[in-house]
Amino acid sequence: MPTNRAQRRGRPGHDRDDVIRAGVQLFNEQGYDATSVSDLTTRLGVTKSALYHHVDSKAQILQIALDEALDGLEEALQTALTHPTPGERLTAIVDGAVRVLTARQPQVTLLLRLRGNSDIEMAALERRRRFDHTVTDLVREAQAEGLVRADLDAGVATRLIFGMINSVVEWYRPDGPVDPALLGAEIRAVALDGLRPRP
Amino acid sequence: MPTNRAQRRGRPGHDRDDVIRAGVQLFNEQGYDATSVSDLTTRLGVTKSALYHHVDSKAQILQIALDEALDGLEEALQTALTHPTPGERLTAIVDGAVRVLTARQPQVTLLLRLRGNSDIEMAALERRRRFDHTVTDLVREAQAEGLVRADLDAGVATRLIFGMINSVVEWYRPDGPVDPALLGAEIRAVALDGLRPRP
DNA sequence: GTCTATAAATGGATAGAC
DNA sequence: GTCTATCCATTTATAGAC
Repeated sequence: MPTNRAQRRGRPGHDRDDVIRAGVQLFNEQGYDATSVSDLTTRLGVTKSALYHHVDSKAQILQIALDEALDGLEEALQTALTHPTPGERLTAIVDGAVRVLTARQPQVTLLLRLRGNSDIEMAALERRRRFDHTVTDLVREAQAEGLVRADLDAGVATRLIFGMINSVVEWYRPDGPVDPALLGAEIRAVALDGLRPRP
Repeated sequence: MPTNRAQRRGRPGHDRDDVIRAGVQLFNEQGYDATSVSDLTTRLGVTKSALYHHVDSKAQILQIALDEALDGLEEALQTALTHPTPGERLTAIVDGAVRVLTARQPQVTLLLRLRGNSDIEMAALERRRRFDHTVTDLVREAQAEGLVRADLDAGVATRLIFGMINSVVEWYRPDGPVDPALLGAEIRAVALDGLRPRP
């Protein structure tokens, strides 16, 4: 098959996935707005015309990446919701979010940095708000069961725990020393029991 | 005195502080790179020439704001270091960081979103790295005393707790319902003891 | 799948008058 | 302190050839 990746080497011969991947990586290094199409063509070693043969626009690259991030998070949330008890649902969404965030780190990073500067960004932020809202419901439910401190506002508690979770995109590297599965367990432990050793 | 703010009303009559304040606010709404000088002049209701009478460049506005953020954080760190015990030093820097972050929210927000796209950004990131490094030392010290779980890498623990703290800039509003002093205590409690109710 | 060439708009910044 | 007018580099994107 000539579609084989190894056989394509010699002169570029990029496909759409190459462009998306390189674009997302560059957006994360420099920021979406600070990255020009020229920056991207330079990194890929092609001209603008070649790039526009694969994608419709710079914004489309962002759109595709954001969809991958949101699809992953929403899927993790749906799975978490199938668990029978509030405690299981809460731990499932914490684990699930960390898993998606490490598995699709570049795409989720873009999502978390959005400012709503275009229709695409605003639509993605709206999907994210719905996700956050449902997670807040899970936290509130866990509070009612006495699994989470009830003296904290559910919204604040959710923001704090997801602040911790989401910050992982800023330093986690797939090829680094931190095991993503272990990290999920550690975050769950710190979120529920804190940094202080249990007596 | 004609320098009085109320008496300046009528036609714009801005000063440098007005420009900085509006610039930082706009940078936070849209992102630094996505904000054009024209966006800023539109918000202020003046022309570009008027704006450039007050500041040398768009980058200078960023520079001034970043210095305010970093000065505040470094000051809080120095104060924390004067405390006699590791436990006090750790709680002091957590409280201090939350205090600076709520008091200078716009400036710190800019700092936390930097990508290192210019010399100014890289210099600020270097100062921030030094801050993070010293805080990690405080966490390591607290681990040695048994005040913080020793099974966690000090760097990971620091990143998780500051992930929680720093995420506050994304939703805290000075005129909102959350009291900044209370928030500091709550974050300290959640960071040390977790979300689960203590037995 | 990639190229050269170019369009059309917007970017940051300045000159010089009032 | 603000204006009009302008410079020039860079931006996203396209036309049409190979």
